[in-house]
Amino acid sequence: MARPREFDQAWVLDQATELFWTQGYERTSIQDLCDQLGIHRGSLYATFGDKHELFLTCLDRFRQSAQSRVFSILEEPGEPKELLERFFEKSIDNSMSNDKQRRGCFIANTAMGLAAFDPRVASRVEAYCLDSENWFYNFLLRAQKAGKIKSKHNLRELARFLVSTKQGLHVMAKTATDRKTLQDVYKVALDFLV
Amino acid sequence: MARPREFDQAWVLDQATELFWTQGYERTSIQDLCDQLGIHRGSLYATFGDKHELFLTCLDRFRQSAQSRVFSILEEPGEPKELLERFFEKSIDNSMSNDKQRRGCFIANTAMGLAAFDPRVASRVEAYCLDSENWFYNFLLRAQKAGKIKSKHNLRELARFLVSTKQGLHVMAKTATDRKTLQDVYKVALDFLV
DNA sequence: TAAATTATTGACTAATCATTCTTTAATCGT
DNA sequence: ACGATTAAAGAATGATTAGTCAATAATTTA
Repeated sequence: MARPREFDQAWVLDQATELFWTQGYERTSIQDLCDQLGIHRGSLYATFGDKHELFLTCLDRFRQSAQSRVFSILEEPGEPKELLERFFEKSIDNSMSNDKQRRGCFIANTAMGLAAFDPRVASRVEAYCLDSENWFYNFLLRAQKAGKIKSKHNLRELARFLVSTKQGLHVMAKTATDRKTLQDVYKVALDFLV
Repeated sequence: MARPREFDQAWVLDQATELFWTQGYERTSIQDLCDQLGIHRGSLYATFGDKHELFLTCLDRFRQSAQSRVFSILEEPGEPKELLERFFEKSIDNSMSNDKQRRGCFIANTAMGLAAFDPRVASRVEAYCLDSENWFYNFLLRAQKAGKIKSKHNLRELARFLVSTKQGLHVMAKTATDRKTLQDVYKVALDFLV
């Protein structure tokens, strides 16, 4: 044993995620990270490897924690339709959060950016999307057992449709000026579905 | 009059758009552009201003030409449902075009990237999205007159829903490995709608 | 207390970036 | 053919980038 680390690793990773989320990978410099994280370049490299490795670590952490924070709404008790409404409202909140500028969705941003050029990032994003699909699938399974599904499509197709609806909202959240435009989208989707 | 320009300005802009589309704004260096365009840095700056101005010019050109090339499908004769299917298939083709790597949609990529940090880009993307909404709206109007709309939502809401579906597909096209995943999405959406 | 171990720090490197500027070349009207 | 005009080309600039490294500081164990 020797000198202990002076910063909280978890907190630092959260801050880094925050930066990568709002600014994107390429726009975030090592200097930006050091400023926001309050640690020295050397410490950053010693602890997390290079910028790319740090980003992957952030992605993995995000997948474990932040994702379930939104999707767990679908496991609460209540009418399926109402749960989905609350889910999308929360998703829009996340995307448009007002103190920071519209940051969208960390995963969707990454999918449209780095993932196209980096297979290691791409496979993580793909896994993340499959997670989403499965969250929706299990939700639909419960809803179907309760007899609340209008559509006659199989649940796998419906789950993918919901994934796409969520991603579509994240794109629109980047430029749409009013929230109602986004609400229109999910309301149409839900009326069809449940 | 004096020495004439040695390159075709329209062709050069197409090439630049191609690069910005596949690589994104930040990943495309002036050197990349010079190589692909076959012109010198000096000529590029003299003709198009700086990198940012060149990008705006590409965006504007794209809005005029490429957009209508896809959306004009919706104006052809035929059953609304079949037209929308062809529209989305073409849209997926564009997004997954195989010779280049998956480049997605130029506008959606830009919306998720530069637009968040650049108001001039953002307003262009927003205008482009409104164009899309209106293409869909006019299409839905014709379909409704032909009595082909199942949904009781108003057409503006349905148009926004279709915009979101298209954007969602572009996000998924970046990581989804098989085309069927994407087809599932639009088939569900269309069965609901028309 | 001393040695070993590890974190922190500041200075440094080499590459790449967008952009400018001066020189050279080509083509037009006269 | 000549002068005016404008394009093309090469070289260079200054800023910023990711990443390295040797020196220093702090802590634990023995």
